[in-house]
Amino acid sequence: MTGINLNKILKERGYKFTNQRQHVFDVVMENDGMHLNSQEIYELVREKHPEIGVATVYRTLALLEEMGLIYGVDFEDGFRRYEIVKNEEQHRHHHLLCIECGSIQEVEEDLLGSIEEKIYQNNRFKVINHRVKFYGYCENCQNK
Amino acid sequence: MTGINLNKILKERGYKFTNQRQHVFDVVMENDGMHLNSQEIYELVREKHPEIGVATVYRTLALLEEMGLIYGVDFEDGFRRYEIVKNEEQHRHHHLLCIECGSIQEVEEDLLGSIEEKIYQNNRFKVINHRVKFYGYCENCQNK
DNA sequence: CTCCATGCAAACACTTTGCAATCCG
DNA sequence: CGGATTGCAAAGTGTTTGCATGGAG
Repeated sequence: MTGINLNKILKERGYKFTNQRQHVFDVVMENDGMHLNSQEIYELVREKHPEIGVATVYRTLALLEEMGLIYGVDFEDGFRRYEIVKNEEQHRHHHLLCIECGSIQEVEEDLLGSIEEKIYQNNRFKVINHRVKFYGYCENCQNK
Repeated sequence: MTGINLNKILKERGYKFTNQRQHVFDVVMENDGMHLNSQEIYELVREKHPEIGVATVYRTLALLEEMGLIYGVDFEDGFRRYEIVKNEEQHRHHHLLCIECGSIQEVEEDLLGSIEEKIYQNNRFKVINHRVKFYGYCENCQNK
């Protein structure tokens, strides 16, 4: 069910297919929902493919992001974290960050449609995408 | 109308008042809405007070943020940017970022109240604060 | 007079870049 | 084969830290 043919996608865009690119993509795919940062991705790729260099990982992540296969999120913790872009997603989904335990949940989006309309009316600003993070207490941490 | 007595606030929290801290705070105050990053703040302080060191500026910004007088926003451009916290604000306000010209507008908040309720019902997550960024085209850039 | 705060430079952490070697097509 | 891609190490970037000096209370 991985379904995504990276080879094909790369070729279509005029890029070459390499094993390194596949390895990086695999790690991000396999860790869906983990919000790995670049270093973590580098280390995971390295476990299986110790010859890969940091630079390649960074370059590949940038390439995959540019191609729209993954995207970077910034949780303001000093790391750039990456997620797979799901085909169904129009907009990006949102995140719930627990300020007690640091856990990150994802929450489906399309809650903001009416707000974007309001923004267009008030500010004449045409929203294309948004990034929303909610900070608070997850279920577990509320019961302490 | 600057009104804020930094000296008093620092003392209350057990910190010492210094001119450097005042200078840094002044620059952030005077450039309300500019979303200055730390480097820019450092340079602006330096114009009037060339003896100040980078470290002091960073330490002061962190201190001011911890005291709730300013807060940092991350526009994913690699810089931490700071804003004055207005007393009236419960939550932080939102930003509209133009992906064409890079302009940043602010938009008042309290649009998300109903969403936070929905999140509590769906995810049992108690939202305390949120950060919202809308990406799109500002009025000017739509007319091109 | 006692620490806290400062300035400086060195250290850091993450990321990017230059370049020769390598691999894809 | 020829140009894109890689790996390495060096260079960048923004930020933080260690430490002696200086200043607030």
